[in-house]
Formats: sequence, C-alpha cells, structure tokens
Amino acid sequence: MAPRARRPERREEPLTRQRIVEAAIDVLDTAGAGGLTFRVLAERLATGPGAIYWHVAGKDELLAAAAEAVLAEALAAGAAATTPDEAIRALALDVFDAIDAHPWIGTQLALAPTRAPMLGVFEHLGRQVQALGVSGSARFTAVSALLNYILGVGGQNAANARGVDPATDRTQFLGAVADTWARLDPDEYAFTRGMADQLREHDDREEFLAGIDLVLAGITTRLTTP
Amino acid sequence: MAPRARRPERREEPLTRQRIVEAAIDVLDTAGAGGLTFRVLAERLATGPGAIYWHVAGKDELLAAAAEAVLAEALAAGAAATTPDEAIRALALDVFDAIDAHPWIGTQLALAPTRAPMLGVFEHLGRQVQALGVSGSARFTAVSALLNYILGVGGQNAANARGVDPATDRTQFLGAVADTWARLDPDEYAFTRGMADQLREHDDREEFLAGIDLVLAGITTRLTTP
DNA sequence: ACCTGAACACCGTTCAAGT
DNA sequence: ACCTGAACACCGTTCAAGT
Repeated sequence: MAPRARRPERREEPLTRQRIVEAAIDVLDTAGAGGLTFRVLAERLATGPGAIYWHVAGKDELLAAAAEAVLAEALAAGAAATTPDEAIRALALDVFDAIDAHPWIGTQLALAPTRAPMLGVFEHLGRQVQALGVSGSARFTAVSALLNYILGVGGQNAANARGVDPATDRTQFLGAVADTWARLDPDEYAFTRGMADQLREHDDREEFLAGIDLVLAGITTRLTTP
Repeated sequence: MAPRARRPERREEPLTRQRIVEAAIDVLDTAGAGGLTFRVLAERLATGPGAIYWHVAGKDELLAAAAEAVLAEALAAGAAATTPDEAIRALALDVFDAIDAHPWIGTQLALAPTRAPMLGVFEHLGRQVQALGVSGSARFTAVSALLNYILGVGGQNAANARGVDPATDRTQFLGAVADTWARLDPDEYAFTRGMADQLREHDDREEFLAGIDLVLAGITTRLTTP
C-alpha cells in the first residue's frame, strides 16, 4: 500500500502522524513494547524526539493509536457470517489473531479498552447478541462477558509474549510451563499437575474458541427464550 | 499482626523483605502503580534505594510479591461453600473484591499470572470444575474460560482506576462513560448508545457475577453429562 | 507551520565504600 | 551480612532556537 520503499525511512516525505504510527508499529512488532522509545523512533524517522510531539500528544496516545490502527485493519476484513453465533466467533477470532500477530496490542486492550477500536467490537458484539434473541436488560451482561473473556485471553497472550524473546516457539514455551506444572507438589497442586500433559499439546486458538463457545452456550441457555 | 506501630516507619527494626513488600503495598494503594518508586520506597523505609535490592531482585519481583501477598490474604478467608457452583462463585468474588480494593493487582494479574497466586486459583477452580462433573479433557477448557474471564474483568477494573484519581466515585466515573456513549453516532453506534442508561445504573460486582454464571451455565450445558 | 536537538526531571539499577 | 548513597544509563517530555 505504501508508495515507495518503507524500511530505509529516509527524510524524503514529510513527517506525518500516520508515518509515525506506522514506524511505531514496526518497532513494537520487532522489539516489543519495551523497545519503543521516542529516541529509537526519532532515529528511525531521521529526526529528533521533539518533532514527534508536534504530531502526537505523548507515548500513551501513540500506543493507543498504534493499537487502534492494527486492530482496525484486522477487523476491516469482516467476513460475512450466516448466523449470529458465527459472526461472534469470527469477530472474536479476528481480535485473537490480531493479538497473536502483535502481542503488544494485548496489553493495550486489556488495560485501556475505553478507546475507539474496542468500542467497535462492543457495538458489533451487541448487535449479534441482539440478533441472538437476548432481551434488552440482559444484552449488556452478555456482551460484557464475551468482551471480558476476549480481553482476558488477550492480556494472557501479551503476558506470555513478554520477557520471552519473539523467536521463541510456542510449543517450546508451553513445554516449559508444562514442565513447571509437572514438578508441582502432588498434594497441593493435584489438579494443575494433571493438566501438564494436556497443556503441552493444546492449541491456543482452538482453546480460545472453545471458551467463546462456552460463553455463547451460557448466553443461549440463560438469556434467550426460544 | 505487626508488633508495633506501622506507619511512622522509623529505622528501629531491620529491613526485611516482608517490611519492604508491606511498604510497597501501602504506596501502591495510596499513590497507584505509577507512584511506586525505589526512591519513594527508600524514603518511606528510611534508607537508600540500594538497600532494597539486597532483599528484592528488582521492581518486577517486588510488584509480583506485593500482588501475591494481597491476593493470598484475600483468598485465605475461603468460606466453606456447599456446592461446586457456590465455591466457584465465592472464589471469583474473592479475586474480584481483592482487585476492587487494590486496583493495581488487576494489572499485575492480567499481565503476569504465571506466578504463584493465580496458580492457586487455577488449582482451586480446577477441583471445583471436576466436582461439577466435567470430564478430563474438557476441564482445562472450563477452567481457562473462567480464569480468563476473571482476569479480563480484573484488567478492566485496573484500567478504569488508572488515570482517574483514587477519590473518584464509581457512579461518577460510570456516568462520564455513559455520557460519552450517549453522544455517539446514532447509526454507527446504535447498540452502544442504547446501553448508556443501563451503564449508568449498573453494579460492577453484580455484573461480574452474572458473567461468571453465564460461563458456569455454558460449562454445565456443554461439558457435563448429568 | 513544522522541525531540531540540547536540556530537564526523573527513573531502575549498580557498586564502591562503609559498618 | 547488610546498608549507604553517589553515580550510570536511560527514559518521556519540554522548549528555545531555527527554517
């Protein structure tokens, strides 16, 4: 989509909010949330740190704008779904996949979802819940449950990605956690120990979707009158 | 439990990991997550920043230890529940109330739950899910769904508490958000707009519990064979 | 209007020096 | 063994000065 080369980032084009946000996303994806610095960003944009402040209010806004841009793009696809259930599943998966591809969004959403991108998700979920046949006063509960679950998983994925270097394989990571679980005290942590092997083979995405289905089943059972 | 006076924090007693963690909790509760600094903490403990490092590895560990201490105390009560459903609700509420009383825990749990305190919650939830009659392979899904929902709400509460000064009344805060919602574009945000009034009167705690019940209903419907 | 880059106030962390 | 506090490396942010 970008007109010319993007990486070398020379001083040809003028500094724009959009270019700053794009560069920030690139840094975040490469170096993680901890690697985004106004100095690093300034160097990448061949300017001084102060210049960025003319286009962006501060770091919080920059982070929010970056998350918003990535999430908006992820949601733009918006495959046409046949049923409300399908639509909710598809939307949830879009959010999940976006966080999976850019773990730093997870932190952003889990901790500051008031802003624009999640409002769209809330709205979208609300309409589908309505289509599901949930009556007025219960809709808020249903949407909140779905959204909080999604954000919870998002925060988790972000947490798992932090500290670990981006090259770490997921299976490898899960294996390490599973090993820890397997070494727990057999009395105090009997249940968790027993889950170790299951954790090793589990598929995050499938597990996420299974959780969505659980909430959906609860909504259908408790909040609709067929 | 503390032998003498706690607040003046003079240089009588020796510096202990426990005293440091207690002081950190106090600072976090008073000044929020942004207010915890090694310099502030050192002054409160009448020592230099370096001294703290002899007892604690760094800020991350200190934050984790503080969250662990608060959560452990909150879970220690552990009222005896009659049914697995009740036990799960009670445990979830304990976590919710702990986060409500110390919002900074929400950030900590939502973003770094691998550590000890949440392992206990995982274990406890697992046993109750088992008692509910969920079979082996589905238990992990059920527990994950519950935990992710709880952590999602926790992150949300932490987010809402951040930036806002601690004195802000909850009703007041919800009112402000509701006002924003009421001003949204009627076409693009029809659903969200309609929720504004409901948000104004809603009770976070009740809403949280309603979400837990939704997940529980999903678990019962889909994952048990009565 | 927009950019530059030195400077400010602050942070987590280290470490030589003390006791 | 434990504490002290100056110092290091770094951060977000500001701002006088430029174009």
